[in-house]
Amino acid sequence: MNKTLKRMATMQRMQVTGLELFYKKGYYNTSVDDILKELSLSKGAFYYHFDSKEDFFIQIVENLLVRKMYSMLIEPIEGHENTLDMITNCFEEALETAVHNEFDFGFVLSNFINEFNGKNEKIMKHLNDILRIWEANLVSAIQRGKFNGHIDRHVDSEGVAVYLMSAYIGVRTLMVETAPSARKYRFMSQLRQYFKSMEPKSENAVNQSSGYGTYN
Amino acid sequence: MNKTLKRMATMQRMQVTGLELFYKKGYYNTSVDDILKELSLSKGAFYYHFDSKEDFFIQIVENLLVRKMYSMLIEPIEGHENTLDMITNCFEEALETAVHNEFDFGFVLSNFINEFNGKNEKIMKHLNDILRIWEANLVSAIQRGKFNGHIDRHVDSEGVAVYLMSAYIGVRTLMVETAPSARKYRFMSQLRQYFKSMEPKSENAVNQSSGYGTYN
DNA sequence: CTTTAAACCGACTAAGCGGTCGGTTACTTT
DNA sequence: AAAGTAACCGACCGCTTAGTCGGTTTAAAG
Repeated sequence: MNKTLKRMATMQRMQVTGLELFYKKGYYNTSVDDILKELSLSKGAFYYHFDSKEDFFIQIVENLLVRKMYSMLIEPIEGHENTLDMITNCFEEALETAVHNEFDFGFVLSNFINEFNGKNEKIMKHLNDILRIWEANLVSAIQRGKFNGHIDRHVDSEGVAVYLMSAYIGVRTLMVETAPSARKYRFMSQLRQYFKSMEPKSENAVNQSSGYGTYN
Repeated sequence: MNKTLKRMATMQRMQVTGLELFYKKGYYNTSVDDILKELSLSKGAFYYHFDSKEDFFIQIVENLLVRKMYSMLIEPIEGHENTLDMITNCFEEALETAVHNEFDFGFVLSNFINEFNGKNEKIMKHLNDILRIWEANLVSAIQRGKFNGHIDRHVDSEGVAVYLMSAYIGVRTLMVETAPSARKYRFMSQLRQYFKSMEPKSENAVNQSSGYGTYN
């Protein structure tokens, strides 16, 4: 086997198992040895491939988390049909995974954000980058919806994006432990209702002001 | 000074500082010594008053977290006026605190839920209890609103409660680090729009704010 | 087959952890 | 003043951690 291929394979194995354990037990609560035991590898192998535990985690974020985010929450809404429907289906599926996957303890990203916030600025930067990508993508999806007439022109794209992200992150936290399926169902029907209020109004409808000016 | 008073005072000091540090740095990432150093107290004092670190934390949850939850998210909406307005104001104020308090890293409860989930079932039970109290309180507030005519009768109280909790928990996570004030603002205007879609549809509806536009 | 370096091993270190315990201080009671 | 005890001290123990390093295996290259 090619040397560089072997290197890649080992690093990949370590990262996949690392993410799984960090996700399940938390970063600070997972030791390097825990990961190595799972893989029957040694400390030497680990520190041959990675500079430190922190460096290891950052590479996991860059290699695995970013891709996971894209495949679950970004690519599914990149089509050109009805944006709100696509977002609805995207959330529906992502939450369905959460219900059935016992390894799924809340939203990966928000878990880590909570864990590293105020503790590790360097890692936080990488995590916030992913959030910003998600946000930017939601915003442009909503603007696309406004452009092609599926969403009312007066809707505040940035506001909706923040609200959607909040709701999704929150329900993922709520779905751990207590009645995940019921909560998913309730969440989704409220989301649909929220989206309904964003459908285009009649031509001469008064601007219903997405908030500006009524603040406090 | 009375002995029992002194005991109470010391335990209180320990719990307040403990919560602050656990909140800021996480439970597993905060050592008992960290807390004691802050208070200039010794291991002996700690283990004289508490059985273990875990017992200590549970007492913090029961004594401090429950009260914090009540004073910030439950009592403010227990009045008998327009329920939606009360919830709006309650969230507004809770988020305003989050914006200005540098010690405020996300929603206390959701932080801890994320940290203990899958790791400490005993503590998780206590945390989930608080969530259930909050949920029950929101549900009855919404039902009250339906009863006194401020909320449409067809609204799903449980659904709205889950959605509100999700959104609040999520935005608190989002507000850490990146543009908390802007995100709070956007969140609140979307929340108002969401609430607007829940106002009574029938013609004998309660007056809904001033101005133009009586559609919807 | 020999050379060479990448890949991996695992004992070791220093630091930090939760928790223990015999001793000391400070206050109450008699 | 003496005795008793609640409150507190801090050295210590056993254990785990991230990270180091000299040595060994593996496999491609000459």
